[in-house]
Amino acid sequence: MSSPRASLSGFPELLPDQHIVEQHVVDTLRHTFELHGFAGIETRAVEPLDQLLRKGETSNEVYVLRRLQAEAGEADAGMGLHFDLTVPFARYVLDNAGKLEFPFRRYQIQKAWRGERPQEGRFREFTQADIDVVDRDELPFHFDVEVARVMAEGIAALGDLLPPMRLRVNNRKLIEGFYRGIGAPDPSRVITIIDKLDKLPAQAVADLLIEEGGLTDAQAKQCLQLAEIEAADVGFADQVRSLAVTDPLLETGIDELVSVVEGCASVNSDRFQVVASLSLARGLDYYTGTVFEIYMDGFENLKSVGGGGRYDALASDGKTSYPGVGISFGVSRTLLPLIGRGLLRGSRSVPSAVLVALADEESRDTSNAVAQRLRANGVAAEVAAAPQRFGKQIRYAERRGIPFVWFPGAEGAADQVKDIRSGDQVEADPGSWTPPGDDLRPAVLKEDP
RNA sequence: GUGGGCGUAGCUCAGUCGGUAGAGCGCCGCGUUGUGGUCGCGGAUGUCGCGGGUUCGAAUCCCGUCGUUCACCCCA
Repeated sequence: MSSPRASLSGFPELLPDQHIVEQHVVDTLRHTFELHGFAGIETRAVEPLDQLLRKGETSNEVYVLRRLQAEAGEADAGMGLHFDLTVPFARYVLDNAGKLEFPFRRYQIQKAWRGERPQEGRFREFTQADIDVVDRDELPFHFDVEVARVMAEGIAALGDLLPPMRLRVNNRKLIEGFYRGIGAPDPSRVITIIDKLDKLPAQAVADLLIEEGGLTDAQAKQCLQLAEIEAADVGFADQVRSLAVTDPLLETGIDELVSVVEGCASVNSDRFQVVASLSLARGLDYYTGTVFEIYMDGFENLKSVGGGGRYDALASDGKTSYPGVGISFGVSRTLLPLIGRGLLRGSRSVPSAVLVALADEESRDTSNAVAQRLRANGVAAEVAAAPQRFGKQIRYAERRGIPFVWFPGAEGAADQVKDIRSGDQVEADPGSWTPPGDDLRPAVLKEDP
């Protein structure tokens, strides 16, 4: 099967047997989110530009809405397509604060748009799956653990369809407290510089820390030592403390990060691992505590395929603030590279499990009746388009991946159903026959690289 | 948004020095008209991404554009 196609750069479109993969993943995530009591919502595609651009989000390329019949020189509508689901959600919470029950747990699986240059795994239109919890005034910390666990379960529920994933976790309080503790003049500046560690060599980052971060050689070295710490268990805490920096915020951050790592311990497996990663910073400035990023083994070139964190001040009406914590999974970013490389595809291009053969046009009613009886039992069935030779009707099914062909019995003979993969053909009654469970619906097939 | 590579049949690709387009797979037909796949025989693959330019002549050279991909940037 071919790569995802796009007649417009960055706006991918899938073929039916590719779309099945995305549908399956979305359905699985939704099921897990709902098992955990998250309520589904959908927000409008459009937000006022001042909402989208606040918080210094100027770096995001926003698509702006404009009427086709606008007068020349007329200003745009002041609205743009949302570029993520977190900012619209914060707005939604403020708009509906009087009607929502807090803490409010929601999932949201929707398209988002960014006007950036496309690349593999990076699109102008893409689907994200977000879960967030918000509360009024205060949000208990255990929700930081919960959102990580729920997303981990959702991904784990996909079995081995996706490559192994790593959830890297850090804490803004920890690193800010550390930088403050060593006497850094501008801790937040240090965060943005440290964030470059994955593309610049350590020495270059150290130079930046000294030149732009205003640190001494010794301070820069301490920052790099902190950033090197990575552990799949709470052992990272001792490593941080061995650096002998003291600061109350640092201690809070260590405690919080320990809680997340401990709380997620039971979701660890060979396919999903939670790792404390002290170099993780994330570019967005609204995160105030826990920060997450999801990485997919073997696809490090994609950078993170998901991310999120705790934001204590994203939504506020002036009197009340609505702190939240959430995590987002990049459905398009993850799946389209896998689909495009042929690693994932649907087992068939149509939902039909059965093609009911058509002997001649006069017996179309008979074949239709068979299909209706199958459908009544939940078996997806279609009737052959034309009364071609049965060999061609079988081929019609084979092309689409339909596993069974049904032959209505002629002149009182019993009906027969043929498994076209094995060639086995047996008598069957359309009122009671069902295919093996695996064949009832299209499945997602995984091919090893 | 900046810079580089690539774009030929449904797919993977070849195409020499500029001389008017090929292979494999797949597809269609027939052998076999109510049972596909194997095999045999036959057939069609096409705006050489698109537009313009140079030339007697362009898939080939030049420019632009669109798509794609990589690196920046940024992030899902």
